[in-house]
Amino acid sequence: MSQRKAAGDAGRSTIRDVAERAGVSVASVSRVLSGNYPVSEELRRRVMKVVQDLDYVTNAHARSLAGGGTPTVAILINNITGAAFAHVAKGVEGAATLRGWLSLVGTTGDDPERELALVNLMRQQGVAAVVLLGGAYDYDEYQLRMARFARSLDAAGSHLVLVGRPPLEGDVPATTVDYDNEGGAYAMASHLLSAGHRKVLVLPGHAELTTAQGRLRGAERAFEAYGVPFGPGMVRHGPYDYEHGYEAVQDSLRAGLDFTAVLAGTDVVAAGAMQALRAAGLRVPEDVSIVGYDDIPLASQLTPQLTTVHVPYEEMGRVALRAVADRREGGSGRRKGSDGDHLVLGTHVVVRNSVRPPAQRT
Amino acid sequence: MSQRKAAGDAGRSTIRDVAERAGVSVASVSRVLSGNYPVSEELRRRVMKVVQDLDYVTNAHARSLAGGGTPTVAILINNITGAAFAHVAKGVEGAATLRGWLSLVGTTGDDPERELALVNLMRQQGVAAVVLLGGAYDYDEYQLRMARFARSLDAAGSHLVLVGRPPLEGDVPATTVDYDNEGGAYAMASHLLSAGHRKVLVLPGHAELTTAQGRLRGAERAFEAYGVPFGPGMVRHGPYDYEHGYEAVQDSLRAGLDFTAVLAGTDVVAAGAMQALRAAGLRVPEDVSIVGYDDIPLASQLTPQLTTVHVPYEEMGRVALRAVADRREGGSGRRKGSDGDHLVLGTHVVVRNSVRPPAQRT
DNA sequence: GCCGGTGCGGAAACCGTATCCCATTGTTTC
DNA sequence: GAAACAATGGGATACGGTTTCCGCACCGGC
Repeated sequence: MSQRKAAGDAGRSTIRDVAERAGVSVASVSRVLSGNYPVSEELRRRVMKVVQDLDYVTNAHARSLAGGGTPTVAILINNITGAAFAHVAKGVEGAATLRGWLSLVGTTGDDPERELALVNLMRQQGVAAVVLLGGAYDYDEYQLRMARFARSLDAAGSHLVLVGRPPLEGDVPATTVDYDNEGGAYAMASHLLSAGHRKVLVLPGHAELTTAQGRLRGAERAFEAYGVPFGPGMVRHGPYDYEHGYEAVQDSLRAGLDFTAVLAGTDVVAAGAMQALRAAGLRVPEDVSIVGYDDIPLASQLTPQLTTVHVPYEEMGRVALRAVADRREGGSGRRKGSDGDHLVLGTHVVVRNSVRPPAQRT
Repeated sequence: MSQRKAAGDAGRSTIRDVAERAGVSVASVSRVLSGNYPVSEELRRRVMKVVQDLDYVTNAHARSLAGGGTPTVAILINNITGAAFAHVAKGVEGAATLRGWLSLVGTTGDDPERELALVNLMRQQGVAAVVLLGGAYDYDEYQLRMARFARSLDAAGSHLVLVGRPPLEGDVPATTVDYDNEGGAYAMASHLLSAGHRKVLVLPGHAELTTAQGRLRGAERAFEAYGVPFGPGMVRHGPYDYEHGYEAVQDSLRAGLDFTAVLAGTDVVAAGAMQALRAAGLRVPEDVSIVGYDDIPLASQLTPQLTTVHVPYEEMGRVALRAVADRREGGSGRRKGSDGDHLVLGTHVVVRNSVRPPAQRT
């Protein structure tokens, strides 16, 4: 009734099968494969031969149970089809692969419930780090929620990394990789102002989204610096999508709002805005200038090519992974708190063809 | 010298810790958590209390070693930033999540070496299936390579799924989810022809890419059906990117090629072509019509909005996962070969604003 | 009051690998 | 030629769960 391993069994072969067939011990096979122990040439050949014959690969679960195993990073993303997120993911994935790490991707669809479920799932998987991507909603509950995640992961020997979000308050075990969001918006708005624009329609994004808040703040500061007040109704909030850009401009035109430029919260919103202007018979940039934010490939594929703010998304991904890897190498040194756990990358304006000085009005 | 589990240990807590603290046996805790065995209310409360206190989660590695564990699908993709691929990935991921499955993402960067490494890595992880995304290069070696992957995965209890590629020849244990690539190209080309275009610049993609081959074949069939021959030099091969579209059109114009429409291999190529035409002072669609392929969001964000072929990428992803899940449920029934393992989804032309009848020439 | 049945908790045997420790063999040295 | 030593292979154990098999206690029925 010998149950275990009937010949021709469909299941994958184990290290024991290899050992048996090669006439050596299990330990020897393990050593040949991991290569961190001296083995005779003869043994190596014998084992490798069988490994090839059986097309054997080690069981990753067993391996990580036994202590070894390849480190894994989990990337949690709102929507995998967002270009900006995809670039961060690419950065993380690339840097992970370079180190032989594995990367998992999960999408939350903006649902806190799923976010929680995913964080727990990743905790089960014993991932080295969980990378949370994208702007966050600035509700009161948010800080508490993230702090809980951070501590929970930390206790499990993992680590939370926030990318593209403001850092957590207090002494929370998390790393933040951020970009100079407000500074970029300031520069972008200044670019419009210095071109002579005074009446600018601003579409920063959702009012509760931290990203939108920063971009709006940057614009406000620039306007202040130029001594130009925001006209009434010149700011319209809404989601970061094409439709919002389209509708916001369409509505503004219908309402008779007077503006010579559009400061969009993202490139996609800018694309929608551009389309709406065209539909209304206005030319870009001759009649109305438009600028975006993010510098995703779309920006340079539109006609006219979009002047926008470059955000080093892919590099942020790489930096995030490096931070995790360093902390893992460095051991438990310098855990003095959340200082040094906040990295900020620069942004800059990319000038293309979507801005002109405003047309002379009579 | 009691090594194991010094109080306040940083590592994650085990099921044993929970059992000890709740004053019950390890087995009882397991039963409460997996819930597949009757437990008294009292026991459940006691255990759950401790689980919450300790913020305990089961170790996924240990669990899957012991037989349980959540199934995992691996998605292998050339470039995560490609919009089409991202949508397939979204479909797979969504359907996986719906079933409580986990999904891994790996990028190959078009490198066969990395592809092999990743397939093996996934085999180690014991994934339920490996989903390979995107068109394949039609080299001789390719069929052998994939067949080897398929058998290798099959032997390990896993399964290979090819999405957006032609099916493998012979009796190979793999599933293919495909779309009517050639049919879509035929319809698209017919659309141009019926609008009166006779001189069409065709940019199908890389000559060796199966996707490009199918699209070119579809176009050829349509031209034949209309009795229109391809003019000399009207087909230009190249990568599926913006730059290729731009340069192909630029070169063609410089070479004095005469054409009234561009049949681009993808929407991104179409965007590049459009830009090049504009740069040359030509209007779209008044002077030259353009059509794309894929129907990614970009298509409707360009000005004019692009007439293109809709490919149900996200649904393909869902279908791929369902196929894997079904096969897993169904057990080892009906393994009669590779029939029924090839699913083809339909495509259709989406008419927007980038096509007009050709201008009257003198 | 005794017995059989039922319900639930506990001990132990795995799952597949890495590694510690020890045994064996061959080699060098006095 | 014997002893000390280096090199290398093997056996046992641990990793953290799940699950099977048992046994105990409690219940009702006669």
